Amino acid sequence: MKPKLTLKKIAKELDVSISTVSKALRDSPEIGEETREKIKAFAKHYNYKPNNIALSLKNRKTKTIGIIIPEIVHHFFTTVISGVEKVANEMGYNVLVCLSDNSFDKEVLNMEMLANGSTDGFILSLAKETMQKGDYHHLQEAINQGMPLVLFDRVVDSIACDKVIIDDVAGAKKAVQHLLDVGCRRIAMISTVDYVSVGKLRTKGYKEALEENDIEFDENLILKIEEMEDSEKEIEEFLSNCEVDGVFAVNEHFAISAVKTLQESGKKVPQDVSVIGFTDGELSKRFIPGLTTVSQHGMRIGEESARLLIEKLERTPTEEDYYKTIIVETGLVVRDSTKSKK
Amino acid sequence: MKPKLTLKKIAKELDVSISTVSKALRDSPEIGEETREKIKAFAKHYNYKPNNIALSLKNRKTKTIGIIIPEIVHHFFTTVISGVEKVANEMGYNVLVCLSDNSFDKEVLNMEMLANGSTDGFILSLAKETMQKGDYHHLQEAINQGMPLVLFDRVVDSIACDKVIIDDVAGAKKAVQHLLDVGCRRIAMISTVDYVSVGKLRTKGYKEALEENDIEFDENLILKIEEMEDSEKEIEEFLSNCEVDGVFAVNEHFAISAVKTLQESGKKVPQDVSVIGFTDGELSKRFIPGLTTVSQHGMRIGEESARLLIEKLERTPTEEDYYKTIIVETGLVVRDSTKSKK
DNA sequence: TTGTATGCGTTATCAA
DNA sequence: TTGATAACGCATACAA
Repeated sequence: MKPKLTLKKIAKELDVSISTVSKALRDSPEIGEETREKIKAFAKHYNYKPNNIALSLKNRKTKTIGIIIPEIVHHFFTTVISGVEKVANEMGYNVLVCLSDNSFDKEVLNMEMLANGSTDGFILSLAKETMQKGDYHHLQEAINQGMPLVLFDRVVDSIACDKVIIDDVAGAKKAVQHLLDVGCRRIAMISTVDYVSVGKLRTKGYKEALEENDIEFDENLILKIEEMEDSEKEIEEFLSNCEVDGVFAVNEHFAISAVKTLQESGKKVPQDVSVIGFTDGELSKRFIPGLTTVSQHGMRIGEESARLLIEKLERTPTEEDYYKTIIVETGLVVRDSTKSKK
Repeated sequence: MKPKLTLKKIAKELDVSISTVSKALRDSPEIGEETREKIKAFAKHYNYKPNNIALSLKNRKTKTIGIIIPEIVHHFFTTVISGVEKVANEMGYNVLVCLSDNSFDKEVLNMEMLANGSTDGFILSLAKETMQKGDYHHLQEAINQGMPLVLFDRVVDSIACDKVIIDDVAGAKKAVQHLLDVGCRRIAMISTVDYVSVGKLRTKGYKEALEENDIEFDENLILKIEEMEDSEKEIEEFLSNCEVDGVFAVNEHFAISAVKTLQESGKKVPQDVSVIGFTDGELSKRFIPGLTTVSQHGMRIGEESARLLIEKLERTPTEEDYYKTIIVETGLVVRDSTKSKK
């Protein structure tokens, strides 16, 4: 086992000083042509690479960004990681991934862990529990310490920072409007609990769409699910107790459970009931019938988040501080789970 | 914005030396009760946390482990990340995630990036291109530099390091045996190209199962897919050109494409053709019909990998070097896509 | 009981 | 043109 080459070792080997080696490798004109070439040749031959940690300490920059996501079952979040990773790597950054498991404590712990020098900034989607508690001191603290923060998907208004979201209200409206367009009149919604920002917003969009089409809103047609775990059973119970011709679900898992339940109870999708989901993932794509969804472009969200964060990181500190909210367009991917009933 | 607290600042504030502060915070008996308490109280009040980077430089340990995976579309890999992350966090480690996108160059680049001090060791599943080229110098280099390496899933014999795999041959055999048990006689296999270790091994298992049941092996019943991209079309063409009553696919995507194609051509699954997949992910679980699969326990693979790596990292260097290969048991999850034809 | 000096690997400043 | 020195934040052997 040969330990890593350092400036010191090169210096010793070539019988020059450390600073000479450092300068030569950075092509400083201070160093004479001959010595410079000699040093560079040596370094190249033995494949010298500067130590990132030392650089981090010196520059007070780690060139890594931390991303904390609530859960990994949702394909959406993994595509966001993918987008972040892509942009980050292009810009010479590494990506530290942490999972909060939707737990407030784990989220705080993760942030503390990374805030002590491991990362230059954060990209984060809030844990369910955090939104429920409404306790965001850890976010504010990071910002106060000069660590930029980008929130995506599950964000909160009260924190001033960059944000990347989709227009959840408009997306939901689009979904419900589509159901109305294909002839649905009694449309159920399967949502998450209200304290999750996206759940609330999508519910708003649902209501607005109904309103605009002069359809009465019925509280009983909304199911709010707390835990992914029990979702299947809850959906089954819910749907067996209400007569509907359309279902709007806030994620693919719920949508698929809905289809399953409906089929098992003898209804046909889309002939009897149309079902639309949110977040266009593998599940929607591969499912039979192919699931009509509002596409959420996780990849793009990740890319935008990373760009935003890196921009802030590389900005000269004198520039004025202001925050952007980027809204990534949603699309409507029509597949086989919704169909005109005429 | 208040910059981070350092030992230096505390020392200055309390008018003691840096080392006194350092020792006091580490509960050294060298320091007098009174000063110690004073310093600790101060540190606690202002929430002092040592700088990870400085610690890394000092200890020549980063307490982070790097994981490089080939692609993130497969739910399997994300569950592995999840498992790694879990164990790592429990042991006080961070996780750096990189994607190789199945590209040899990106894999090498990622490793070089992380090897310069960013990580203490690697957990890695080989890129397709890497296996095709058979060029593993970057792995050997990392090992030579004293960075432990754990390979999982897509591994290679010629590199001496810890490995976490499943018994692919046995898993495949199990799958095919199940198809035989439910009465299938002409069983197609949808695999990956041979240079991907798991593709080769699972093909072996397929053959062995047939042999043991005195069924003739037919080369034409095997489809080898190179790119995920074109898989759907290839599978469609393949299945429309051969009459089978069972299909064994090496991942869920292929399995689902098979079901889709079969159904579109008027065949019923499982009544006419039984289909079994590999890797028990969301797709298999949620699909209709529920997909029978060989379960691969990505979470466990991740956990074992992390444990193995950390064990090596924390071992005293004098201990003898030896490598383990952990084989994680596969299971058979029977759902609705396979059914007895009696 | 406390403080000084040194080093981890770099780079930047300044002196030779 | 080159080299010595200090600094980034921390820990520790050793000196006071």
